[in-house]
Amino acid sequence: MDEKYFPQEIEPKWQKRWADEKTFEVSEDHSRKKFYCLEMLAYTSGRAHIGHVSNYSIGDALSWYKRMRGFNVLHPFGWDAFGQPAETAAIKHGTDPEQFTREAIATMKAQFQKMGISYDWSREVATCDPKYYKWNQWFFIEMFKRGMIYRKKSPVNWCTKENISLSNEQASGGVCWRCGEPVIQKELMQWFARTTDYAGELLDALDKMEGDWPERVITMQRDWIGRSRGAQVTFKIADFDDSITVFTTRIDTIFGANAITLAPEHPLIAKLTEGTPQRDEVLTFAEKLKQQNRSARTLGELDKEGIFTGAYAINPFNNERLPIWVANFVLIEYGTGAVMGVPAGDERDFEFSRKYQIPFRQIKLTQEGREIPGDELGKPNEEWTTTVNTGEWSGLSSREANEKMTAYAEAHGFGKGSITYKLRDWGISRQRYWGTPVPMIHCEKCGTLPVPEEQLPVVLPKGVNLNVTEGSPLDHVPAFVNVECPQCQGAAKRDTDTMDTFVDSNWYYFRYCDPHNDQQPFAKEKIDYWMPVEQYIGGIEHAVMHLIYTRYWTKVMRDFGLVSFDEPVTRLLTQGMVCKETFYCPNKTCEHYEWLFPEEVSDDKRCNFCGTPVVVGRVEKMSKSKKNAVDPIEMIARNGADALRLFVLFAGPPEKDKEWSDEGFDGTARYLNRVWRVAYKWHSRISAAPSLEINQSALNEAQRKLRRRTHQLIRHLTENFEGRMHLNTCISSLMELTNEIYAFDQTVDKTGAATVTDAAVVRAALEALIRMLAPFAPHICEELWEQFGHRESLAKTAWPEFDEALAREEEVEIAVQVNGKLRSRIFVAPDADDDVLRATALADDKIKANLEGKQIVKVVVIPRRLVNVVIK
RNA sequence: CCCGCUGUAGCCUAAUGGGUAACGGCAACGGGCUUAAAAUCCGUGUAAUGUGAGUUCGAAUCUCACCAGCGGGACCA
Repeated sequence: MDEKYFPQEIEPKWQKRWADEKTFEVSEDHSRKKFYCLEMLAYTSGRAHIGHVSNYSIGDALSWYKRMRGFNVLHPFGWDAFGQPAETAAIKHGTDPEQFTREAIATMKAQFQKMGISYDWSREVATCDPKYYKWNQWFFIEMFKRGMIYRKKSPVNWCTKENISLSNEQASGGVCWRCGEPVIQKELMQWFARTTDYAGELLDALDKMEGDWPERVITMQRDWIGRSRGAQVTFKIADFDDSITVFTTRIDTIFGANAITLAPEHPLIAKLTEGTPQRDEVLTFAEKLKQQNRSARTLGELDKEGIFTGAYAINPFNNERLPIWVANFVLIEYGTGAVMGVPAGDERDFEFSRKYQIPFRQIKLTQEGREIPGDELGKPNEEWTTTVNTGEWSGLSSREANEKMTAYAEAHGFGKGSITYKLRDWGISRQRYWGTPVPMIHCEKCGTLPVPEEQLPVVLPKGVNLNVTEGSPLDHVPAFVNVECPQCQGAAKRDTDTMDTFVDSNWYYFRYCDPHNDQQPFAKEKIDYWMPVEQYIGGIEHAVMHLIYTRYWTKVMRDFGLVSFDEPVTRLLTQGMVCKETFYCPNKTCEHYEWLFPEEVSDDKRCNFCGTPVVVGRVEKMSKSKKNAVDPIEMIARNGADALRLFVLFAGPPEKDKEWSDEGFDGTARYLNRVWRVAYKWHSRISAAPSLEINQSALNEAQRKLRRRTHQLIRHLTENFEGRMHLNTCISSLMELTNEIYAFDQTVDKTGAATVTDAAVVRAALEALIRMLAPFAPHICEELWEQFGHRESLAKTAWPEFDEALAREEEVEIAVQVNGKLRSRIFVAPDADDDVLRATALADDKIKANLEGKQIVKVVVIPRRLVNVVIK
C-alpha cells in the first residue's frame, strides 16, 4: 500500500475497472427489489459545470447506498440534445447543430466520467438520435389520432432575438426564459397538446404527493394549474340571434352586473358592430388592445381601456339590458374570453366602471347589515357576504346563493356549473430546425394527415441553411417539404414545425428501461419492473414545466395502456445551487469595468487594473457572466473527484443553496488524506493479524468505546439515508468516526504496542468507515477496500449492519434543572427508571443546596435526558 | 400587492415526537515534531438561536406580530 494518497492515480484506475467489469450495468432481476435513481438529463451545452457535480453526487450517494443494501439499482444517464442554443451556436460558428451536439456530448461525457458516477452507460440516450425521436413522432401521431393533439391559429409568444415561438411558461413574465428579451405576439398555426384535459387529475394527485415532493414544488404546481369552480352563464344579445357565454365564480353577484365585457380577440366583436357607425372605431380600438405588450398585460401594470360596442346583452336573471364592451383586461385564453362586470364585487370591474362612468347597483351588505350606495364605495370588500337586491335570493350567504342560482340557471337552460383552469393547452410547435420534426403532411385535397407509421422516423435533413430570415429553416428545404400524399398520392407538403424539447424530456427515463427497443418506445414488462422512479433529483427550475408535462405524458401513456401507474416519480429532491461571491469594479473608466474574476482582485480588495476598491457583490449562482464560476475539471485535477464530490455534499443539505469555498474544498481533500493515513498506519498490523472474532466482554474501555461509536454512527448514517437524506450530516458523522479512530490510535500509542485485539477493533471500525464513505468518495474507498484484502468491489459489498447492543451507552449524562435552569449533571445507567433518576437528582449536593428552604411543586423526569425540579 | 421558505459563534452547518444549544468543517490562536518552513498530530469556543410577545415545568423547535433575505404568483373573472 502506498504511504501517500494519490487521487490522480486511484481515480482513473477504478473508473477503468468499473467500466471493464460493467460494475454498474443492470438488468431486470425479479428475485431482487429494484431501485430507480434518476438525475435529470444534461443539456448539451458542451461543458460540465459545478451544478452537474452537485446533482450527480446526490444521486450517486443514494445509488451506492441502495446497491450496498441489496437493491437492484437502475442509475442511467442521457442527453437533452435538441434545442435552440445548439442551433444558435452552429449559426455563429458556421457548423452544423448535429456536429456541435455530438462534440458536446463527447466532451461532456469524458468530463462526467472523471467524476466517477456509477452510471449504467449502456443505457445512454441522446434525444437528437432518430432512434429516440422516432418515438416522439409515434406518440404525436397516436395522440393526434385520438384528438389529444390539434392545430389552431393562435397568437403565440415570439422572441424577436431568437426568432422562436415560446410557450406561455417559457414566456413567463413577458420575457424569453432563455435570453430575457421582451416577447411579442404573432399569429401562427400551432400544434397543441390538450394538457387541460388532465388539469383536474394533475391537480388532485398532488395531494397524495405531499411529503414525498418538496412543498414548494407542489405549491408552484397548484398555483400554476389554478382551478376555479364557478358557472357559465349565457346572455342573449338584444336584436341578434347570437348569445355570449361568460364564466364567473360569483354567479350570486349577477344582479349587480352592469356590463358584459369581451376580450379584444373575441370573435363576436365584428358581428356585433357590423353596419353600425362605430364599427371602424371599435375594430381599430380592439386591434390596438391586441397589440398591447403582453408583458405589461400579464404583469398587471396595464391601464384598463375599453370601448362600448353599441350592442346590449340581456341578463337572464332580471332581463336588464347590459352594454357590451371590449376591454384589454379580459383574456381570450381564460374561461370563455368574456366576463360579466360586477363593480360591487370585483375591483377590476369597479375600476373600469368608474373610469367609464357605467352606473351600477350594490348587492352586498356591510357587516352591520347596511347597504352601501355605489358612490360611497371605495372598493369592493370581500367581507360583505350577504346578498341584497338579488330577487328571490336576497338575504342568502354568498355560498348558498351561488349554489341555488347555479341550479336555477341550469334548470332554465341558460347556465351550468363549470370549472376553469389557469393551465392552458401546451403549444408544442417550434419554428426552428434542431428538434423532432412534426410527422404530419398537408394535402390540399385530403387535409392534414399523419405520416404512415412504417415511414417513421421523419429524419431531420442534413446540411440545412439555418440562417433564414423568415419562417423555419425547414421551409427552405424542398426535398424535405415536397412529399406524396399518403392518401391520394398527389403532391403534398410536409409540416415544417419541430417539437418543443419538453416532449423529449417527458419520457426519456421510460426509455432508459428499454433503450435499444426498435419495435416500440419501450416494452411494458420492462417498465413494469423498473418504473416508477423512486428518487428523482434535479433543479428547482423544472418545478413547473418539465415536471407537469412529464406527469401529463405519463397519464396519456397510461390511457394508451402503455404503463399501469398514474405518477412517474415517487420522491423528488430539488437540489440547491452552488454559489460564490462576486466582485465588481465600479470604475466606469476602467477597461475592466463591471464583473471581475477573483484573480483580478488584489488581496486588499482592489481592482488589479485601475486600483479602485471593488464592490464585493452578493453570493450568487455561479455563472459565466458574473465571472464567479469554478471549473469542476480544474477542481478534479487539483484534489480529485472524491474530494470535489465530498465537498459539494458536505457544504449543506442537498436541497439548500451552498457557497463554494476553496478553503473548504481543500478541507475535504485534507479529510480524505486523513482517512488514508490512519488506514496506512494500521494496514500492516491488520494484515499481520488473523481476522478475529471480537469477544466483547474481554475488551478494554477504549476498545469498547470505539466499537460503540462505530455502531452509533452506522445507525446515524443508515437512518439518514432512509429518511431525510441530509447527506452533510452523514459526512460529519464519518469525520467523527475518523476522529474516534485517531483518538483510539493515540491511546494505543501511549500504552505501547498494539495488541491483536486492538487491530481487530480498528479493522472493524475502519472497514465500517470505508463502506460508509463509499457513497461519497467511491474511488478512495474501493482502493482501501482492496488494500485491506477484499477481492470484490464495494458495489457488491453489504452496508455495515447496525448492532443495537454494541451501540448502547454504558452511562448517560442527565441534566438536572431547578425551575428550568441547569443546576447540575448526574450520571446514570441508560435504562435507569424514573424513580432512580428522581432519587439520584434529589440526592445531588448542588441540587440540595438549590432546594434549601423551598417547596417542591413537582418533579419532571424525562428518561435519558433530564430531571426538572419545580419549586416555589 | 398576495402566498411561501429561510434567519443558530468570525463564516458554513448540527441539534429527526418541545428536554444539557456546537456533531462536523473553514478561519483564528496555542503546543508537539522540524535548523526552518510546509505537511501533520494534539489542544483552545467567543452565541441571550433575526426582533418582540405568548403557550409551557421547560422553546432554536409550537402560536402571533414585526424586520431582513430569497423564491413563487399577480388583471385567471
